[in-house]
Amino acid sequence: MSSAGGGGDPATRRRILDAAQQLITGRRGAEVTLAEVARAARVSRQALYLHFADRAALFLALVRHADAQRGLAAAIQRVADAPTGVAALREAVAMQSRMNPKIWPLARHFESVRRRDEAAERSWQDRMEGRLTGCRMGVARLAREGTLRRGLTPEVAADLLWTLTSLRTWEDLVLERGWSAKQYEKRLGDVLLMVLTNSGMTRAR
Amino acid sequence: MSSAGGGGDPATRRRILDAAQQLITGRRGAEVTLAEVARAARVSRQALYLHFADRAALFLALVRHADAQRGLAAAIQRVADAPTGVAALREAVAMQSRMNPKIWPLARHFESVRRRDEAAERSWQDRMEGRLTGCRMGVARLAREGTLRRGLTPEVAADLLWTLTSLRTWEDLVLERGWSAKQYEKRLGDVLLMVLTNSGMTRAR
DNA sequence: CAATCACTTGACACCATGTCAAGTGCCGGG
DNA sequence: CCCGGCACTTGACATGGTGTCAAGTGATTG
Repeated sequence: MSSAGGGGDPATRRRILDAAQQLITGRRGAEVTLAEVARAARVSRQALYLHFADRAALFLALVRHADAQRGLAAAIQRVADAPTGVAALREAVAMQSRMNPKIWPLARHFESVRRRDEAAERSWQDRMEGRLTGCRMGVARLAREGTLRRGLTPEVAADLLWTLTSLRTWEDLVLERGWSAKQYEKRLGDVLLMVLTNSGMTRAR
Repeated sequence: MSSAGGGGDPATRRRILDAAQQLITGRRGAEVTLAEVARAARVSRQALYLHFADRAALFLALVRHADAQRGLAAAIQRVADAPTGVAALREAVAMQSRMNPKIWPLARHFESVRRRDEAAERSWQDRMEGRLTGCRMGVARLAREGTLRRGLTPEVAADLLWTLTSLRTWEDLVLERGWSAKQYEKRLGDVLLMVLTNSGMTRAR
C-alpha cells in the first residue's frame, strides 16, 4: 500500500537525494539508515515515505539522480564522438576513471539491496544491459574500422570489454591496489588495445 | 562477552557449517537468517552462539570450512607444480573455474557483511593478500623464465593477473554473461597470455 | 474561509540479532 | 550409585531498523 512514491515537493525530493548521496559518499559504502538520511536532509523520517515507496526505491532513485547529475549521457556521447574506435576505447576508460569514484559508493550500497528487492534487481539489470549495449557498439565500430583483433568474435569482445571496464575492475585496481586515475587509464587502456585490437600498442599519450 | 566461540561439540559445529553452506548455496547468494541455519542444522538458534561469537564469525568459519573441504591448498599446489609459468597460468584459470561455483555464494554473503564487521574485513583482506601473493609468485616465475611481456613491471603484472582471475571477473563472465566453464578457461587463458606474456598466441597481423 | 498539500509528531507492529536464565539429558569419575 | 559438568534446549527479553498509521500544523490557494 502507501503512496507509490510519486507525491511530495520535487525540491524536497532533491534535497533528500543530495543529502543521501553526500552521506553515503562520506562513508565509503558503509551502512546508512533512513533515519540518518532524514536527519541529514533535515526532514522527518516519515517524509521519506512521501517521496519513495521504500528503502530500495530511494537508493534506486539515488543512482539515477547521480547519473543525471554527473552528466552520464554527455560522457557517453563523448565516447561515441571519438574520432576512431581505438580512441573511443581510451575515452571510455577515461570516463570510467572520472565517474566511478562518485558512483561507487552508491553502487556498493545497491549491491547489498538488489538480492532482496525485485525492483532494484531489475533496475540493476537495466543498467548492465545499457553498458553492455555500449560495449557492443564500441566493438562493432572496431570491426567496421578493421581494427578488431582477428579470431575474436564481436560477442566475446563485447563481453571482455564490458568486464574490463566494469566498476568492479576499477574498484579492484584503483581502490584495492591503489592505482592512480592516470595509471588506471594508461594501463587498462593498453590492456584493452592488446586484447581487443590487432593494432597492439599504439604508442599513445 | 559470551563464549568467544570455542565451545561446543566439533561434530555439531560441522553440522551447522554444512547446513549453512547448503542453505546458502541453494539460494544463489540471497539472505539467510540464523534461525534458518539453526533449523536446517536441526539445532536451536541459541546453539549457534555456543559455537560462533556472532553472525560474522559463523560466515567467516564457513569460508574456511569450504576452502578446506574443497582442497584449496592442493589446488594451489597443483598450480605451483605446473611445468612452466605459462602452463601455471592456464592451471590457475582452470582452478578458478572449478572452485568458484562453490565459493561464490559464500563470498557473496561475505561481501555484505565485511563492511559492518571488523573481523570479517580483516579476514577478507587476508584472503586477498594470499591470492595476490600467489599472483606475484606466478609473475616472478614468468620473469624468471623470460616470458613476462616487455614493458610490464612485475607489480603491475601481478595486479592485472589478480584482477583478471578474481572471483568477480569470473562472476561477470560466467554468471552474468553466461560463458561456460570451458569458454571461461580458454578465453580468459588467452587474454592472460596476451596481456602478461610476450609469447602471445596470436602474433597475427 | 475552507480545502488541500506537504510535512511533522508520536505512536505501533514486525523481524533479525544478540543476551540471559533456567532448565533437560547424558556421560564419566568418585 | 550419584554427582558434576557438558552440550544443548526453552522461553523470555532488549535493541535497532523498517514500514505503517492516525492525528496533527502551517502555508498556499480557490
